[in-house]
Amino acid sequence: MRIGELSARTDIPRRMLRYYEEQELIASTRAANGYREYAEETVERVAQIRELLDVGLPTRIIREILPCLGVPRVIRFPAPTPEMVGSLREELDRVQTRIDILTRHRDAMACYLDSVMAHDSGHQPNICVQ
Amino acid sequence: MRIGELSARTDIPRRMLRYYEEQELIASTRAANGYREYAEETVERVAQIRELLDVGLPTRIIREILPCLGVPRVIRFPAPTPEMVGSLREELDRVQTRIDILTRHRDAMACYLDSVMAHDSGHQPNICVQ
DNA sequence: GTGGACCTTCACATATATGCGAGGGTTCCA
DNA sequence: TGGAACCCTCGCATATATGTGAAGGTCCAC
Repeated sequence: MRIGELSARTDIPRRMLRYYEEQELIASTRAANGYREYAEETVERVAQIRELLDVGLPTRIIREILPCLGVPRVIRFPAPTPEMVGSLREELDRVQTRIDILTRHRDAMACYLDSVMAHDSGHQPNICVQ
Repeated sequence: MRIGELSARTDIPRRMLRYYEEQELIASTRAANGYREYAEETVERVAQIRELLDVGLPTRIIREILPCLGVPRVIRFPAPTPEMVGSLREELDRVQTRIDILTRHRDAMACYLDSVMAHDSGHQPNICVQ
């Protein structure tokens, strides 16, 4: 499919699709007239990229972890080198750290809300220790 | 304490501390000579801000959720209005969504690594479906 | 009283993810 | 054959979180 269709199906501006390609997050072939041609899977891949960007990961990291988040959603074996495995493991660690920190702060927010509710209903406020 | 000490203790450049203040993430009083004066708790507060920034939250959101992540790490009741509670609940939802997405991708990465390991040791590769 | 270490504000520079539009080629249909 | 709807590249503009430095005030120790 061409860029217009991909844009319509993913709801991502053409400008951004070209940017993702420049960042090597997606690939395209070129038709004789120079138009980009995308494979069907690209739709799902773009959705994954959006999720990861929305969650705060920079393209640099997305580029690194995308190859193992295969599309369709079944993993492949592109003969990973030990370096790839190592750096993937590091990214996994960083993602885990992100999750831990977000979880900690989420718990604090939830506890705060609980306390506010308890307070409203006349109970003693909880003391939340993170 | 003054900005130099705060910078040394938090390992955040002075430039950034002034920026956080401009973004209303931290506060300071001014000495007679115009120098910023920080309270002791600011050290911990800056650490929280760093965590949240590192995790990908923008200052806009941090400003919103910081008040309920009290320093010291025990919550306070600054008489929250219903609007504050509502928008905090929304932020909590967004943080939860972030956690969910990151968790899903973490699992995919971990599964991929598992499969690579199994492959190395001569087993059949796992099929990971997200 | 002078130098160095600290502080102030201000302004400009960078990277990243975006938006916007110009200038121009291609395809297709009426 | 002409216009609409595509596509291309290129460049400039924005916001956010940063880095860097200039021009200048303050304070203290020698």
